[in-house]
Amino acid sequence: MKITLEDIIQSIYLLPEQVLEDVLGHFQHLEYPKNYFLLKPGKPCKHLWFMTQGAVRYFYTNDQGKETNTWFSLDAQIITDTTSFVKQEPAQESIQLIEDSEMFSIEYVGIQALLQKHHSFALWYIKLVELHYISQIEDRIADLQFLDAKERYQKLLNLYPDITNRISLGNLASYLNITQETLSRIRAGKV
Amino acid sequence: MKITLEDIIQSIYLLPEQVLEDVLGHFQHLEYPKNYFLLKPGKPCKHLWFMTQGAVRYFYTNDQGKETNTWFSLDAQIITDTTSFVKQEPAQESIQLIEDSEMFSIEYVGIQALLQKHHSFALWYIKLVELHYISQIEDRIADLQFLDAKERYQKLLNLYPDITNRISLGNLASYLNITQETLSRIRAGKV
DNA sequence: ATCACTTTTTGTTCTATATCAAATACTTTC
DNA sequence: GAAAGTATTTGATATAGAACAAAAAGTGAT
Repeated sequence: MKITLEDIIQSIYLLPEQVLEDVLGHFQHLEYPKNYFLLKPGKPCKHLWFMTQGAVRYFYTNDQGKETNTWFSLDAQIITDTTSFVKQEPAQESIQLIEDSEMFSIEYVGIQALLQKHHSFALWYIKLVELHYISQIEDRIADLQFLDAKERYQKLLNLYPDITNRISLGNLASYLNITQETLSRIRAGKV
Repeated sequence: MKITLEDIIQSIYLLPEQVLEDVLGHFQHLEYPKNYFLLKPGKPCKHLWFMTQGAVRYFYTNDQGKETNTWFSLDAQIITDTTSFVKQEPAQESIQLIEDSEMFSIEYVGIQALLQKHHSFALWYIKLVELHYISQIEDRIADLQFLDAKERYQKLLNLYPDITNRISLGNLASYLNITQETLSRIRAGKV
């Protein structure tokens, strides 16, 4: 049985019934196809997406047009460009679907209104930020700083055992910050 | 003129006079000497520190006892081990002063009480988290992923021009994720 | 001023991973 | 099911930075 928006919201921090209703009213239900861009560089990220099913990649494009993935989210995940979203500054990265995906979106202005209106929503948002942004992000730094390419790959496999069926070698390599040739050799056990 | 605690607090998000007073009452004024440990691994990080003057380093110690710096904060900065603080789980890293420092601390339980009590404090805390944790952290990831050792060093120099007088070569190298020999060569322009 | 200690620099060799090039395998599409 | 396109693997060479070792420069303490 697929996870519902209400489940996701209440699992973060329990909201009073009438606040929950107000919150749910700010969400929009969306289905997007593979390769759709949720965000392109240069525009502020106006949304927070709650994905219920699907897969996305986050990536930067450098001056030579080379893309580097910085993150993947699979299935039930919260998606946004945090830096751009919280400051409402132009994004530097892109967010693109790599599978047909189903999600619920809420706008920045909606969040701001709810924060001012409901004390409990502010507490909910704090939990969201603490649990979903921060922990994830600090882990990522430790990985980049302490693990070599092979260890980063193995850790990713532990986290998402089926990731190799869902994300191409090139996209994975880019996330691991290695070339796809090197990842191919790691997989073949030649490293 | 040195920055006051009240200045720091009000610069994050303006609080009503009477809430501000309640908040200020939860802070403790502290002075610690160089080399003092604010946090050691294994204990939950119970405090958030507002440093007004001084310098600290964050570091991990691996199984062989080798230390790797993950962050520096100089002068007016907010200090905590975010992951350990928000989850109140045992810390994995250490936080140590590298200069005599002056700070104000507030406890986790104090923050929780204030969050429940004052809607405006919850909004203040959201701004704190958004501006001070997230942006900083995401920048750090991009640096590790996209810049080489020399570029990371130059970026750090831009951010803290006097850092070489305040932080030793070994500590800097460890933060830049290179050996001190390599940093020495970078400085000498041999790389 | 001298001895001990710490920090920084220099030299040499080694290794993980990049880069460039080509071959193979896998997917679509007509 | 053959041709075209895309993804993956394999091979050869180059390079940034690590590791180890030792010299040189700083910094105290007595």
